[in-house]
Order: sequence, then structure tokens, then C-alpha cells
Amino acid sequence: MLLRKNDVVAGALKLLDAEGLDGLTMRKVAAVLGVQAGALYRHYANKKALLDAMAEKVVEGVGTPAPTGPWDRQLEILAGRLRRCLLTHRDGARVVAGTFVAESNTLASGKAFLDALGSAGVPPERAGWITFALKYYVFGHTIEEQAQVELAQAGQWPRDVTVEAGHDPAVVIAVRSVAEADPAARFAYGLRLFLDGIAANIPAASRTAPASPDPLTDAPAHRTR
Amino acid sequence: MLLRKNDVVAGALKLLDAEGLDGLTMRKVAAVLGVQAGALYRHYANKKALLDAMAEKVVEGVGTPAPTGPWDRQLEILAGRLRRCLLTHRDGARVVAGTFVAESNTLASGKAFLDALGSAGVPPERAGWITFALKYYVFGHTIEEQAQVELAQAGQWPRDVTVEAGHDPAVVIAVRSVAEADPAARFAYGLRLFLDGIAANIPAASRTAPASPDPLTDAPAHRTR
DNA sequence: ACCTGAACACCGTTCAAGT
DNA sequence: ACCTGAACACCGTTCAAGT
Repeated sequence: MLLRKNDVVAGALKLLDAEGLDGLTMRKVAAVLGVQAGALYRHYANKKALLDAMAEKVVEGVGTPAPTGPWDRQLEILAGRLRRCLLTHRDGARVVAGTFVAESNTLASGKAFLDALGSAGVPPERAGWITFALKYYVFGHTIEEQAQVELAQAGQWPRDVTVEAGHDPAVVIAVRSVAEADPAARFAYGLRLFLDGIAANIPAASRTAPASPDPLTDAPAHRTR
Repeated sequence: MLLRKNDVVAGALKLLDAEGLDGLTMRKVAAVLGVQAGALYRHYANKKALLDAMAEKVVEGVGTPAPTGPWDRQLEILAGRLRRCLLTHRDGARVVAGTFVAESNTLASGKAFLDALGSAGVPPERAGWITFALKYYVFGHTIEEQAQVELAQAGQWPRDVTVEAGHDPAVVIAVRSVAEADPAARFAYGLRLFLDGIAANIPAASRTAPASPDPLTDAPAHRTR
């Protein structure tokens, strides 16, 4: 039976869930598909291209349907969707973070973030910066969230931070607060800080009334709430 | 001449600068040191342990000397130092982000972030969350900053986003604004958003007067300086 | 104690040859 | 057009044997 690109990506994601990113080899992907390793190169030029296709598949559904509500609520929804999509597959965050795809799902996701910021009155140049900054946070958080799962499965988590931290109380408490927290709550908390920071740099007018000079471009920032 | 651990790390970092993380192999590290690959395992149990030691070396000097000034200025200094250290070696950000070290330089860096937040009245549990969130941003930004350098050297940057973005104007402008910006300015901008978000959740009192109820926790805030 | 030399069990990728 | 079978040039890691 002939292989299609979709079959290859599906088989690769199945293997990813079973063995993790470090166990994802072209030979094993081929084995999952009942084929020799060389055959994969008829469909993807190399492993990197296959990983790009996997990443594009993983972020399906981040950008659509378009979120509604206030701009910050929209960003919460989008960031939350991105995290959930990354969590759907083992090492999903590492897979997507390691690629720079410009395919439809990835672009739709990016556009949704930009639109939300646009609705807040942020000009496209600054919206680009902010969108990337937001994604750094989402990826960083989710990569670490999944790393803890991997370490826990290997019996290496939680680590004895009390000893490792050199008995410095503040460091011990801080590391423990991260290790023991509900990941969703911690994710929401950090995201909220970021959104508050954006809000502090948006003229209040942009949410309720016509525009005023915009601190995001030139002038000094002023608090809006 | 006998090898010491420091020699191995120094040779590995030299090779990292020459070939990048993907070209960093135990065999090549050994070659740099004029030794056979197996000899390295007398000093580090495996490649991961060597990478941990490299990461620990890279972040030397982030936490010390202790930064001074207002809490947010301290965090700017620390985040800036971390970025500069990561930029010192090719793929430095990827190397450090891929490790979870609990050695002295790494701990000192973490403690400096926690102290800065503590001086703003943030309790250690929340300071831990915030410190991790800040580091996600710094690593995400710097990994991408270095990725652009790598792509540029390979002649694959800047990519033709105009075509790739499917001609959506907002996406094109946003991606271009990121690609063409001064990385240091973009870094400072996103960091400032984050710091403003923290400030928005700290009682104003914590910076000028005695405590008032603290939205960061259930309990009242405590001034620490 | 530290290193060599050689091996083991893998990788990603290529490519003539088959169907 | 798609796949096999075999090869090439590598990996990380181990370990008896040397010094």
C-alpha cells in the first residue's frame, strides 16, 4: 500500500508518543509504517523536514476558531490552546519549538495572536515583538512541564533540591514551589503577568475610545489601570 | 599530559564555538584535546554530564556581583547578564536551556533573581514562579537570536516571509519587524513588558511605604527592605 | 589513575536495482 | 512512482589491555 505524506506524519507522531523525541529515528518511523528507512526520503527530504511537518500538524487548531472577547482574554485563549496542543503529544513543545515553519496552521496561529493585539490598538510591528515574546513564554513553560513528566517517568523527579540548592532556604522554597505547583495554574499566572505588562503599555483609549499618542511606538509608557 | 575536568569543558566550549551544538560530538571533543574518545568517560559519565558542566561554566558571572538599584533594575541587569553570557558561545542558549543543573553558578544566578524579587516584597513561592517565567523569556529570545545567526551563516536568512506568510500583510509586517529589529532592543522591550506586569501586581506600598494587602498571595505583603 | 584500540549497537542519508 | 537492500560515514558508549 502506497504511503502518503499524511501517513508518514501520523506514524511519526505515534512513534513520538511511544518513545519521545530522543527515540524518534527515521528507521523506527519506517518500521512503524512497515517500510524501509530509505523509503521515507521519497516523501520528506530529510528528518528536519519531517519534524517541520509534525510541528505544523501539532499546532492545528490553535488559531481557529478565532477567539472572542477582550484582547487579553483572546490572548489567554490562544496561549492556552497552544499549550494544550503541545501537551497532546509527548515532547510536543520541544518538537514545535525546534522548528521554524511557515505553513498554514502555524501562520493561522500567529495571525490570531496578531489580530488580538491589533484589536487592542497595538501596531503590527510591536504586535510581532509581543507575539514572539508570548510564544517564548508558552514554549519555555511547556517544555519544562513536559521535561518534568519525562524525569518523573525515569524516577529522577522530584530531585532533592534541598541538598542540591546548597541549603539556601529561598532557593529551596522557590524550586519546590515550581516543582509542586499545578502546571496549569503556574502557566496562567505567568501569562497574566505578561498580559498585565502589555496592558500597562496600551493607552486606555484603545479599549474604550479613539486613539491617543501611543507609548508602544515612541513616547514613554504610562499606566492605564 | 593528564586531563582535568576543566580542560575537557574548555575543549568542548572551544569546539562548540567552532562547530555549533550539532557538531559537538564526544569524538571531536576528544580530538581537540588530543585524546581518544573513550578517555573522556574517565572525566564525565556521559555526554549529558559534559553538557551540564558546559552550561554551568557558561552562566558563570550571571549572579555575581549582586546587582544594585530598584528591584526591576536589578532584574534588567540579571536578565541582561544572562543573555550576554549565553551569547558568548555559539548555541550557548540551547546548551544551557537543555540542562537542569544545580551547581554553584546556576544556583547563584537563581538566587540573585529571587533576591531581587524578594526586595520588591514578592514572597519566595511566587518569586520562584516569576523567576522561571523570566528565564523562559530570556532563553526563548536568545535561542532564536542565535538561530538567526546560524541561518544567516547558512544563507537561509532572512527568509522570504512575504511569500511564506501567504501575503497576509499583518503577518508579513510582524515577522519582518522581528527579523529586522536590533535584538538587544527587542529583548529589552519584551523584558520591560514582563517587569511592568510584575509591578502591576506588587502593592505600590512595597516600594515606598509599609505593607498593604498583597494580590500576589492570600496573605499581607511584607516589606523586606 | 588515565588512556588506547577496538568493538558494539546504533544513527541519517544515498542510490542502484527492482516492481 | 515508490520501495528494497545494501552501503557510507558517522554516532555514544564500553572495556580489556597497556602505561
